Amino acid sequence: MPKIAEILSDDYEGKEVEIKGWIYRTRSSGSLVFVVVRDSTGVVQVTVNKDDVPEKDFSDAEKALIESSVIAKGTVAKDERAPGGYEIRASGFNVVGFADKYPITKDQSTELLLDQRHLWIRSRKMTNVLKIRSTVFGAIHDYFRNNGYWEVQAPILTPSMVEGGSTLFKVDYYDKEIYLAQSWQLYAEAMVMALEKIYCIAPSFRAEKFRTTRHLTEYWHAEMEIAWEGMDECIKEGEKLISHICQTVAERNLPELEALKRDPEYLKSQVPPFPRMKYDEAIEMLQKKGMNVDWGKDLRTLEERALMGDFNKPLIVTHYPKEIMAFYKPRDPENPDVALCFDFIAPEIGDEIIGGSERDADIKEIIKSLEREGEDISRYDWYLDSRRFGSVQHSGFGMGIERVVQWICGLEHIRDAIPFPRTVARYYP
RNA sequence: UCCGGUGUAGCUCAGAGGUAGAGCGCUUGACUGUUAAUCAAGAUGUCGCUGGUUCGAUCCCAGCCGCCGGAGCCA
Repeated sequence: MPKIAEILSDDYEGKEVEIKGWIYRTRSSGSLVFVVVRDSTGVVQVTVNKDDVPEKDFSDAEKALIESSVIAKGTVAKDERAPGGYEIRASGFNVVGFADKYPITKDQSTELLLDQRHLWIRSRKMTNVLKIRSTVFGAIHDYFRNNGYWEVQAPILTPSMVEGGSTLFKVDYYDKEIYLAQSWQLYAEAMVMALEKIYCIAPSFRAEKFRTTRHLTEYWHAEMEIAWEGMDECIKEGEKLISHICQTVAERNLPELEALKRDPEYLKSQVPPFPRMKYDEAIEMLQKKGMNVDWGKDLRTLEERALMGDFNKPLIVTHYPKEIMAFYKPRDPENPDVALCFDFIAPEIGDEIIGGSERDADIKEIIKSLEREGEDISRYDWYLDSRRFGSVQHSGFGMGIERVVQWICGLEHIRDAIPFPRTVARYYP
């Protein structure tokens, strides 16, 4: 049996069809009931005429509220009065499951939609986004698998940190305190010595207390690590990955992009090289714009957005000050004040979608940095072995998948890029 | 954590020191072309919580809590 999207064409005009779906809108007008039915592909109007269906079918059609599940049989007719231009004139209308009064109505608040998230994911907006999200995940796998990477997983329950202790979720592990992973990176640095080119898609957890339109406490992280390569090669991989994702979505999600009012040409234009600047240049540029920024501090959201200016591709900022960077980012041999690291800042949302670096090969530097951050070195001993047993140059990056989906879909808030968002204030449903 | 806003019917909101309102939704009825229709009738409340002022507080005051937006941090 055809899905609803297929029915909306001349091919089916005059044909008998059966559709399965859920009531999207319903109106009754005497002995005629108009039921708009949705399935995962679209919506179509079904007209139920009292004279054309069994009596029970008609009274059920009159009674059934929004989101009742139904199976309708009938003939497809072209009719300008129907939304979408086609409708099904019912010969049978079977209500599979009567719905309670639907809590989501015309008047909606953000909070209501979040409380009713399990129902709101049925909405057109959410299903469009979720379809694009699915393409994005698939495109990430395609890219890495087609380019010689092995997919390999790291534990979620971990004894050590990557990005700082205050942002760790603590877990009671048989009366011992361990943490939810913030990144697979430390394990990746061990595994890359075995498999050389690796990647992973996994959830990462950050217990940051920040409420913004671009933070989740649980988000999906696509990470890669390559041996024998430095920062430049890593950046190129990031550009190619982003480009591949955009091309794939532009190819496969035209109806969804249209519904979200996103131009596929914009996605197609996302091809390497992306604009690049060093942190030094960024600071200079910001100062010229009259912003009060000093060398040595991380760029804030405000500044990242100011930098984006008129760029319509991600902006790559490199060589941030070493002092403010995580312990595994190495000093630039040509300028010891800065690290061999980079961020991709997305246009429009003006926010980091990729962060990466070369990894420090100097075990003494790593230990020094960890000590400065007040870490217990013994918890990192296994990690330091990657430097003790045949260390080689290696690099990697992490991409926040929801931020990419947010950018591609043009979403105001990152929480709509994931079906059940977890933020500081929300863990239900 | 800081700054700003907000909390009243199922939902979106208005309201005033004297025991509560609209629209939508829901129920009932009418309607054979509706477009989250229209018309008529009906049901629906811990006015966020605690305390204070007052003859009387949902309204004024204090504290607390929830939520929303922004900032810091980061992907």
